[in-house]
Amino acid sequence: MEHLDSKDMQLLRLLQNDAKLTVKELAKEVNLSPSPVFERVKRLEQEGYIKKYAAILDAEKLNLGFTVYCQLKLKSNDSYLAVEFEREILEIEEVAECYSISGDFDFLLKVHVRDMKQYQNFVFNILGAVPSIGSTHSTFVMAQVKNTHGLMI
Amino acid sequence: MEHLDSKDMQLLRLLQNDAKLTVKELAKEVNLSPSPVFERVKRLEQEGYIKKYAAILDAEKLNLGFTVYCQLKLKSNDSYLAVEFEREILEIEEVAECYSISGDFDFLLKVHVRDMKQYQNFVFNILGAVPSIGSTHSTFVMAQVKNTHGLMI
DNA sequence: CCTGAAAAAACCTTAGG
DNA sequence: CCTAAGGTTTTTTCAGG
Repeated sequence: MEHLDSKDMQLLRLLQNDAKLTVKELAKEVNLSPSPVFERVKRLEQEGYIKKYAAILDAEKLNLGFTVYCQLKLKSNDSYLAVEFEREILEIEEVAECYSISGDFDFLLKVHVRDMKQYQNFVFNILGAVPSIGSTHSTFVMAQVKNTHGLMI
Repeated sequence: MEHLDSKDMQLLRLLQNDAKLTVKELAKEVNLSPSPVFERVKRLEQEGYIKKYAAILDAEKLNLGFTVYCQLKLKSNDSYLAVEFEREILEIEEVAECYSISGDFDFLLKVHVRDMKQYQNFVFNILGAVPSIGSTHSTFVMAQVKNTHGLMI
C-alpha cells in the first residue's frame, strides 16, 4: 500500500479498540459502504499494518497481576553470549517482553507473576539458571496508570 | 465464574493468539462441540477474563517504531501532584503505558514516537509542559527481542 | 455440561454503475 | 467508491440427553 488515507487510519484506530466490529459497523463509522471497507481492512491485514487480532486478557483475574520490570546485564559483551541469552529468554514464560536497551543495563524484561514470592522464585531459580546473565535490577510496578493496549494513531 | 478449568485456559490461550478463530475451530482444538465452547467464551467475556478484542498494529509501519522507556520523578511527593500528573499523562498520545514504580523514580512511561528527533520534541515540549514533572531519565529500546502481546498462561 | 439442529447474522465474492 | 444479490460461513439460540 502506497499511502494510508484518513479512512484507513480511522479503521486501524477502530479495530485496535475493538476487533469485533463488523464490516457494516465500521462502514457506518467511516461513512463508506461495506464493500470498500471490507477491501480496505483486507488490504491493511495483507500489507501487515494489522499484525494479528488478539484477545486482551485480565492479568489480575488470571493471577498474573504482579508486574516487574527487570533490567539485566550480561556477563560480557560478546555477541555469542547475547544470542545465547536471547534464545533462552524466549523460552521463559514469565517474560512477556524483552528489549535490548541503552544505558547501564543490556536488556529490559517485563515480567508477569502472581506475587512477590513467585517473583523471588523467578529471579533466583529461573533467571538464576541462565548462565549468560551477570546481574539484575528489579523495578516493581505498584500501579498501572495507563495502558492503551496499542498505539495512539 | 468460580474456577477456570483447563479447557477455559486453553480457550484463553488460543484467543490471545488469534481472536479470529471461529467457535468451530476452537471446539476442535479443545475437543468439545461448538455449543459449549460458545458458552464458555461468552462467559469468559462476561466475567472479564477477556477484557476486549484488539487488532495488533505494526508500530514500525505506522512510523512509531522508536520506543523509549522514560522514568521520571515528580517535583514533590504529595498526592495532589500525583493525581494532577496522572490526569495529564492520560492525555498525551505518545505515552502508550504509564506505571507507578518502586525505586529512584516515581513513574515509568513507555513512549512510541517516529524517531529521535520526535522524541526530543516529546521530552522538551510535551513532558516539558507538564509542571508536576521534576526530572526524567530515558532508556532507549535498541531492539525488541520478545513481545508475546499477552500473558503466558 | 454436553450434542445436534436450525434460525439469524455476517462474511465474502461477483457483477454492474 | 457505490449498490445489489447470492452463496458460504459463522454466530447464536434452543430443544433434548
